[in-house]
Amino acid sequence: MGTSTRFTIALHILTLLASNRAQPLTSEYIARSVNTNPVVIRRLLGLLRKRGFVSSQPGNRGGWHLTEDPDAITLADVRRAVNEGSPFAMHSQPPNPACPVGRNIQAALTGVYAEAERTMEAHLARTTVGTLLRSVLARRRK
Amino acid sequence: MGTSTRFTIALHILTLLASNRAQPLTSEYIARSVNTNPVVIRRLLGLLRKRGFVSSQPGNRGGWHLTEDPDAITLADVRRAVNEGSPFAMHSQPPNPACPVGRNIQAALTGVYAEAERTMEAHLARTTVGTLLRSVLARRRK
DNA sequence: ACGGATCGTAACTATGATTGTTACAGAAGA
DNA sequence: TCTTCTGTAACAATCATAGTTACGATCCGT
Repeated sequence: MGTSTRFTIALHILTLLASNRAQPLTSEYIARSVNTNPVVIRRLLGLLRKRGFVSSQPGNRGGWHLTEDPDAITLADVRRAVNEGSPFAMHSQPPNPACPVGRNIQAALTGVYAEAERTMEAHLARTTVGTLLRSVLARRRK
Repeated sequence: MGTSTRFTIALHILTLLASNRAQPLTSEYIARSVNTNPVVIRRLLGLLRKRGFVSSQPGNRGGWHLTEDPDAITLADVRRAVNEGSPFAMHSQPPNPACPVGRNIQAALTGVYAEAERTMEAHLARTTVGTLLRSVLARRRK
C-alpha cells in the first residue's frame, strides 16, 4: 500500500488557512485548491479540529479558520493529528517462536524503529505551518 | 495502504543468515522462521542479492548465504535494497495551479521531506545486521 | 544418468488501506 | 424561510502488498 497523502493534504489546508485568516474558508473552496472532493477535506479538518488547530462554523457564510498561530503548529504536530502511522511495520503474522531469531527479532527491532521515528519527528518539529506559508509566498509570482 | 513489512522481513532474513553462516539456508527453512510463504522469501532474497548481500545456490543442497560481514550491512542499506518508498507522499492529483498555495506547496514540501528522510536514513545507517544479531542473541534463553 | 531438492519467476487471488463519491440531516446567517 | 454550510454515514474505486500455485531450470549425490 502506498503511503497516505493525508499529511501533505493537511499541510496544504493549514497553509491555505494561514494565508487567509481574514475570512473563513469553505471545504468547497479548499477542495478546489487541493483538487479533490470537499468531503475529503472535511474529514481531515475534523482531525485537525480535534487538536485545536482549526474551528468550524456551520451554516450560511460558515467555513473554517485557523485558531492558532501558524508558527505554533509544527509539522510533527500535524503528522500526529492525521494519524500517519509508523514508517515501519512489523511482521503481519507473528514469527516462529521456536526459532531463536524469530522469537526475538521483534524486540530487537522495536527499539531501533522507535528511535528512528523519534529522530524524524524531532526534525519535523523544527518546521511549522508558518515556515511553509513563508516558503510558499516567497515563490509566488503575483 | 499500510506500510510494507518488507524492511522488517528482510532484516529478519539477514539476521537469520548471519546466525547460520556455516551452511546455506533454504527459502523453505527461512519461511518457517518468518512464518510466511517461501516465495515471499525468495522475492526478498532476490532484491538483497542484487545488492550483493547474499548469494544463492540452486539445486540439491542449495540455498542462501550471507556474502558480507554482518557489521558492514547497515539498516539504511537494507531499506534501500527492498525499495521502501518515502514515508511522505505528495498529492495524488496535482493541486490547483491557479491558487498561489496550490501552485507552490509541493515545491515547499519537497525540501522539508527530503531532509527529514535524510535524517532518518542517517540514523538507520548507525545500526547494522551485526548489531541486530547480537541484540537477538543477548535475548535468547537457550 | 537419474532422482530429488531448490531456485527463479510468472500469474493469479486475497486482503486491506486510502481516496473519492453520493446522499442527507442539522445548523445558522440574511 | 431560503440558502449555504458542516458532519457523517455508506458505499465504490483504486492500488499496493502479501500470499499462493505452478512449473521449468539447475545441480548435488548416488
